[in-house]
Amino acid sequence: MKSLSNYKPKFLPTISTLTLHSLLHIHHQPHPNTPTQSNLPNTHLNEFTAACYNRDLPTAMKALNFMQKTQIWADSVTYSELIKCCLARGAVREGKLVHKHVFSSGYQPKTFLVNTLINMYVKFNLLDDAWKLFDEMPERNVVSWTTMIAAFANAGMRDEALGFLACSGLGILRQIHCIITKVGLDSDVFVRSALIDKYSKWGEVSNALTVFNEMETRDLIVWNSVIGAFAQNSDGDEALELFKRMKRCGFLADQATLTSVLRACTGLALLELGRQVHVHVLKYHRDLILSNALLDMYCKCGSMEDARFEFTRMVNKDVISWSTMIIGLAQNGFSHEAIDMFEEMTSSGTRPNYITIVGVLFACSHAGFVDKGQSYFQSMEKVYGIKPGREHYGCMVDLLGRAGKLNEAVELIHNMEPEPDVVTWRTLLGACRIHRNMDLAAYAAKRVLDLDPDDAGTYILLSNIYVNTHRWEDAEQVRKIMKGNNVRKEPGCSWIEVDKQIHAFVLRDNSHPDIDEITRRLIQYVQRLREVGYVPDTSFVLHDVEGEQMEDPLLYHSEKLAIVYGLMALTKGKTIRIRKNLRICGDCHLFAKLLAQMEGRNIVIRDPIRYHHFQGGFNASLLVNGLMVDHIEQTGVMIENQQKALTDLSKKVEGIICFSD
DNA sequence: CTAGGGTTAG
Repeated sequence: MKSLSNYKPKFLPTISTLTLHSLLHIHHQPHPNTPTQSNLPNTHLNEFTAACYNRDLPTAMKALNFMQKTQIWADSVTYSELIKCCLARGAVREGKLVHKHVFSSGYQPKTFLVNTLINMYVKFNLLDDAWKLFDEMPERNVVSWTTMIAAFANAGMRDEALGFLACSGLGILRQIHCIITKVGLDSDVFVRSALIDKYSKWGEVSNALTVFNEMETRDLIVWNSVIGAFAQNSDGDEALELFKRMKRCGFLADQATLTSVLRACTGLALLELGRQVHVHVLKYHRDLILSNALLDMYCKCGSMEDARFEFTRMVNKDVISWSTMIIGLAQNGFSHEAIDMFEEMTSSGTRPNYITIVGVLFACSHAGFVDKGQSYFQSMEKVYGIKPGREHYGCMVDLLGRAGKLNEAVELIHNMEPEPDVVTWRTLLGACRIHRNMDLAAYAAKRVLDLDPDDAGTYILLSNIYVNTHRWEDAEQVRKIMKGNNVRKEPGCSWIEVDKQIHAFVLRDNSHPDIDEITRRLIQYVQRLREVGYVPDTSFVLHDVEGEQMEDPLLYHSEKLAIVYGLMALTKGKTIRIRKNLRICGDCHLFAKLLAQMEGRNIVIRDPIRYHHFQGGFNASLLVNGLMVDHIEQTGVMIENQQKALTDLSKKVEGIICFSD
């Protein structure tokens, strides 16, 4: 038997090297020496039974000791109660004693009881023990299998940091799947939903869907598994599609369903749909996970008013509720409030975790709180016992970089304990662009491309930096390399929700039914803005390096089209909310800011990293020159995948969903 | 009455 709980990749057992033949056999012969349970009245047994059902662990263990000596056994259900009690208290030692007892003197516990023990070891993360029990049990049933599938598949996931492990973990899952089919357990709902869930945790959504589609009977949980699979793998469309199917089949959504539906809305920035789901969430208002998902939905849809309201209304808050708010505030540009929230959280006695600190540092980097950020960063390990990870370093690189302390940023990268990755170097590259540091930019870009040679954003960023510093030949060179490597840039795409429909706008795509009117108005708006001093920021013109030069490529950036469409189609006074697949460019940022003021409309644009709030009507005077340097963002950083943009596009005029249950 | 579903970052 190989070790699973201390496994190193090369020791990770594969099913075939283990006892494949024993797995394939389900034995049926009874155990030769199986004493029967005592029917005689016994004080210890009575005491034991009572203690188990009362969850009185010490008394139960004392009684168990006597039963052991007098060779008396209780019935399986009583033991399972005791094991539940051990699980709840994390009592590993006691659990092991129970295990020993039920196997002592040749007593052969029923399959039911062995399953309970296996599950106990799985939950204690003692996979060796779980595996040994499973391997040696004379008869396995569906429950034994379901338990082990979950155990194996989760085991491979514990060390995601080592990328190559991903293969072996997934490989094990595939082998288990194979064996399950051979043994004929694949018609079981439990086994299937475990498989679906495990495949989806490995990102193998299509396998999950296949397993699901092959099922003839489905219950609510298996629907939830598959909806959750897509929601968690950022395919909100498919999740909502499945949700509609589920409702057509007559199932009613429960907490888990709603959580996944909310997560789908979150991913797609569907605020209006999210609000409808909210109505159904009300009856589960005590459900913490669901409330957290609701909070996140409002944050990610850019409606901090709703998020704040829900947050103050929540009676129970955990680390995730607080972290969600901190990150939400930080991403939406409310950096001070995010930090206040963090202070409030710690003084209320909630311990921050890894992710909370990411949010705090993110807030600092956005607001330029260099000292504050550094002090949180330096104290996180001492005060909260959290070792800085890649994400924390990333925030610090951004913080120092934006503040112009590029050398310190580089030094930090060179000395950081986790290996810097693409994101780290790309962050540095972004900072180089802001401060026009050519040499460092070239260095950072090289590191990015070493790690990810297909990163179109980096080529574009690099060529833009060369253009900005008038190094035309170098810019040309980068374009050539990019072309040579056949790297294509993802087309910019923006989405806006109007009347429960999503409208998508893609650069150079004219398929929207109102595109002529939109373009006409866009030109008008640009004209009017120019009259009050708007000057398009041409440093972004060369983004579309491989296309033909249009007369004015900036004019047609997808978010501009979406904003204008929002002005046309949404009722006056309604906030225009847009989601983008790429980072917003400086020119569009300026355009949105000025237009929001001129038209007196609030505009919120969500890009893959941040949310940009533009207030309308506050300030009628336009401060064009000041704005040029304000908050310059860079397009071209590719976060979401290209396929998705195109799929979404094809669905742009399709109705979304109706709630009618 | 032992097994399967939902929340924060990247």
